[in-house]
Amino acid sequence: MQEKTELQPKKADKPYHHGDLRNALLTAGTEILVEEGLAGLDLRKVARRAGVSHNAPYRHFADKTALLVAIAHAGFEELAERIQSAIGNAPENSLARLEAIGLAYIKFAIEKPAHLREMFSGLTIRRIEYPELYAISKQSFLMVLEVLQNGQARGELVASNPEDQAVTLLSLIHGLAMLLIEDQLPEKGGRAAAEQITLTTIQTFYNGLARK
Amino acid sequence: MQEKTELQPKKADKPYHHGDLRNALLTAGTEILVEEGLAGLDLRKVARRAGVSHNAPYRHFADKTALLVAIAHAGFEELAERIQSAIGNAPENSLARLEAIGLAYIKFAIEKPAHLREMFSGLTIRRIEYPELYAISKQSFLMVLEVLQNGQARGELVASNPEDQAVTLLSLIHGLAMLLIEDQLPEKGGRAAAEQITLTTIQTFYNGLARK
DNA sequence: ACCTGAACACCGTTCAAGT
DNA sequence: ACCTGAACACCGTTCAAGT
Repeated sequence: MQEKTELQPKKADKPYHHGDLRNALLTAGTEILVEEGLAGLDLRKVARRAGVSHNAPYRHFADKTALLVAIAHAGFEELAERIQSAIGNAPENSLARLEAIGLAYIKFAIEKPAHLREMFSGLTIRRIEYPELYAISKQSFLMVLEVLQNGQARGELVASNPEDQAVTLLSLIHGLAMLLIEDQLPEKGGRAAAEQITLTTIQTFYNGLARK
Repeated sequence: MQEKTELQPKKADKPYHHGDLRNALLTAGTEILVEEGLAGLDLRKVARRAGVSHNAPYRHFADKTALLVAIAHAGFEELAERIQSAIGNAPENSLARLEAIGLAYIKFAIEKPAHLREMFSGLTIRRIEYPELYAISKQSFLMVLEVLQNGQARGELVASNPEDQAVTLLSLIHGLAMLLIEDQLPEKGGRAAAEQITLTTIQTFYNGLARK
């Protein structure tokens, strides 16, 4: 169908085969990652799912690592959006906002564990060699930092170095996410249990360990 | 040399070729992992380094995953020993012990990042399918838990669910270790900086976030 | 410009043999 | 029992072509 004969070299019209092969490869790769995990993600399979020869991806990605970087980048974007949205929808107090960040992070981890692992897997990607990826991967930290700075300014949080607090909180959330998806915590049960332990964990940090 | 003709079917004597091929493979595999990372660890290379044909490993490991499991197991053993030793050498108070645990964990991470990643990589190992690996991987949690229970009993720590505290602290330490080896934190500098941020992070948790 | 088939070097795994 | 060489199906990557 669609027998238009316009001159639109932009998109659609199927210029050759695909028109937007790069995006098709990205989508196919992400699907395979989510469905089968990183071990099942090979370039030839991605090409097959996108309906092109095993060699076509090299027109859009220098090598397999470049595709993995693009997939990781999209993952960090989605994670950042989720966190931003969670902060926006949370009540106007620091604990509620930090809890919202934690829940958003853990939900992403549970829904797409293979994607989260891939995003952080130095196994296959040297983040430092990909400046854009490096930059976007820092977004979570910056958003946590801002919430903490606001909380201190409003007098809700103890006044100490907010960067140290942000490192602590992000380590906490990221570590919890990784341990959960690796079945490394005593907690059983699915999403509800994971969300409960997330809230408990953040509150435990909030209250501290030292006896009052 | 060594022209003994004793009857010692135990070890040495070089029964066929190696005598202790399983251990030789484990050592070779761990070396490659530490030197080249998980991506560079293939079975044929392990066999080559151990001086046997590419097929010999299958006498001792069912498949590549079985070798990875054995390497991960040894890693968890070493980590548990380091933590146990750190606790034993620390002063008799809770904060000092928790700091010692954190430092031991982060030192392991920095010295052998590829090994730590491999130990926790659900990428290649389904921990639940290997009960012994699953059991040893929980050691860190149990040691943290014990320190916290003792701390509460001595009245040094706030009395709340020690399991929740242990989950929080282990998430914190593990997350910090992972973020550090993935160059995901603002901190630059090597080991000294990493140790400093570890202490700061644990103290930040110890003190809590809530304004007193 | 974008895509293809053939080819190369490699890997995990299996199998029929050798001692 | 323990080890080997040959073989199979696969992968990442490259290259000479095709439109």
